[in-house]
Amino acid sequence: MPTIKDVAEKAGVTVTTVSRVLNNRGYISQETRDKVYRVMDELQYRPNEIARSLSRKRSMMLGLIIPTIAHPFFAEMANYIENYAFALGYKILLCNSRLDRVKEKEYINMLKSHRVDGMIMGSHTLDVQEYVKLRQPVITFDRQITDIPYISSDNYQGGVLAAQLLIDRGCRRIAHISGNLSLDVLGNRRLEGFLDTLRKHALEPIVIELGTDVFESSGYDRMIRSLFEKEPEVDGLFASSDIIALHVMKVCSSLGIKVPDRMKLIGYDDISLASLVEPELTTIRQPLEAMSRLAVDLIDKLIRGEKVPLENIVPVTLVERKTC
Amino acid sequence: MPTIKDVAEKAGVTVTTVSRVLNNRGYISQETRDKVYRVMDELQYRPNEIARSLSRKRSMMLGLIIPTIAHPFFAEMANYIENYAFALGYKILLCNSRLDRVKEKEYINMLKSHRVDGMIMGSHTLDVQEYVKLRQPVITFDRQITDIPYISSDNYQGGVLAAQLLIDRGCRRIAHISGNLSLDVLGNRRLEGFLDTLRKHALEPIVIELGTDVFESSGYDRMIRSLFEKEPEVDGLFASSDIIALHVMKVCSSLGIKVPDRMKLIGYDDISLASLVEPELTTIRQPLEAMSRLAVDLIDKLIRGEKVPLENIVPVTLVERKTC
DNA sequence: TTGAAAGCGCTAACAT
DNA sequence: ATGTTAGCGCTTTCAA
Repeated sequence: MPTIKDVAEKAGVTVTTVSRVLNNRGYISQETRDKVYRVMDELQYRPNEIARSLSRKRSMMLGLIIPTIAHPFFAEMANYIENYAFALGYKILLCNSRLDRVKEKEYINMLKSHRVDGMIMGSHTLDVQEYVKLRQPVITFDRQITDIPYISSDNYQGGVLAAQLLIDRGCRRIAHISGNLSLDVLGNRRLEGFLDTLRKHALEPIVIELGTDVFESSGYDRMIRSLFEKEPEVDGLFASSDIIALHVMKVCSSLGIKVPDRMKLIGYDDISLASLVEPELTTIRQPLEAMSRLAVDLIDKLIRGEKVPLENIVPVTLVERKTC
Repeated sequence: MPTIKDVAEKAGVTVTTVSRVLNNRGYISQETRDKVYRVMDELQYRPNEIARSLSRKRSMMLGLIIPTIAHPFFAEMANYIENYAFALGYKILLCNSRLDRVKEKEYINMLKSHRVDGMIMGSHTLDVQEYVKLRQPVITFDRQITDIPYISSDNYQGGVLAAQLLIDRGCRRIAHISGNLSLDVLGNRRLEGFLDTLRKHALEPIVIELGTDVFESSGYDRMIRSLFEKEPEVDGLFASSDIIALHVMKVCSSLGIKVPDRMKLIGYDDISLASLVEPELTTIRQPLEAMSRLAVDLIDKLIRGEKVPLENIVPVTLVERKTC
């Protein structure tokens, strides 16, 4: 591959000049500029971004750490993030932590070694301290860590909305199924909002928590099934993600429990699947696109040394479809 | 961040020595090795991978270009690819082309500028020639381009299996819905296998092709609906992806067409959703994990200058579930 | 067993 | 308006 030097020689100028036209900096006569451009595409020259990064101390890369891109929620999020990042000139380094502490740590180190300009964290299995000592532009999703800016949907309100709808629909025996509560600290607030609201109506829900192993979905179905076996009266259920809700639908169907006739169901997220399945899923919508754009915006500002709010909570909305 | 120089000074050696212990190359006394290691973690030193890449002329990065990570098929694929790549020490640069020629081209250029060691292409909107002139390690999915190694499921056989099952189930009025045939060149062979098999039984299917705009799924539903309105007799359908099959299920449900009672349905891919929806989807399974591993293996070999087969066709299997 | 020095491809003062 | 030169942080020959 040709280097800046090759271009310079062939154009009869120095590398400085070539660098100048490359970066549009300083004064260059139209004449040399044209010549340099001409040579550049004669040679099919592409500036070596690695060398640029080294000398500029800026890689234009962002690390994205998530549990797994195979999960539709993160896949959609990554899609939006990649899009906005690209628009700002950033590239995305994809990291699937699998919610494994070791891998997450390794990834963080790897990203540091690669001198990414910033990191967007959607996976948090480590101790808070580990993130704090990063001392570089970082933002998180759904996790509050001292002075690291975070983005989160209004989880509490999401819980409230779900509870209200279930109550409005006349449910009396209500359940909540959550992911791993110890990992999803802010996500817990969904449960709080849900509980507070139900209790105002003197209702106490059954709460079950799915294991850590998000990747072992057969375990999901077993736990859900046993919920319905132990508590056949359940007539309303709030799942902490749409994917969990889909599992519930499947178990219900195999148990002959009609949704929404015999049981009302509400999910969380509003991934695109929610409106693709039958019956279409009623859910609490996180504005994923806006959140993703915000993530990129925040990290970009952080990188440029601007101040950003610590707390970035975006509103959720109830999307009423067919399961509740 | 400390540099190799800082480590060298603090350890009382030269950068050469530090570099040696870093790379485990050449002779170093156990004593200095220990000292260097000690200093390294006192200083929390992390070698700058950008500098390394520049001098080694090897970035340990792979570019992954796909239409969109938001599509479950590509999301699952990316997940596997990232996993295997990580195991071999490669990092993944994520690129969503959106099947946009301009963006795809830009991405290719960007990846070249970043001197990725290799690229895995799951999106192909450009002319064959563009890929050929890349002259660097590249492999593709489902597209045959002169001497670029490609990976593909046995599409023809997939079509055969689907046709056979539909025939076995007694379907007489059969349809096929495909994605964009002009873009998915090898994927077309699904249709060929399907057609050949049906014709042996004197059956001629209705074939409809969904538009280019994979991202406008409301268009999907409209086209599918009009198929059923025009051809109410259809009693068997082969969709060229599970996602399309899900759209079909949705339309059927809204039209009161019971699947599989009144219409048999077969998908393609076997993404994890296929067994999560109700009724569970009968589908032709691509061994996605194996294909992804193969992709990383091939690209790694190419990078290391080894020869690899041009044609890498992996077998598909029929997964009989509830829709056929 | 260790060091000196050149080089990877580019940027950015500082000159001219 | 253009050139000289010294880095950026690392690897790697060549010497010692």
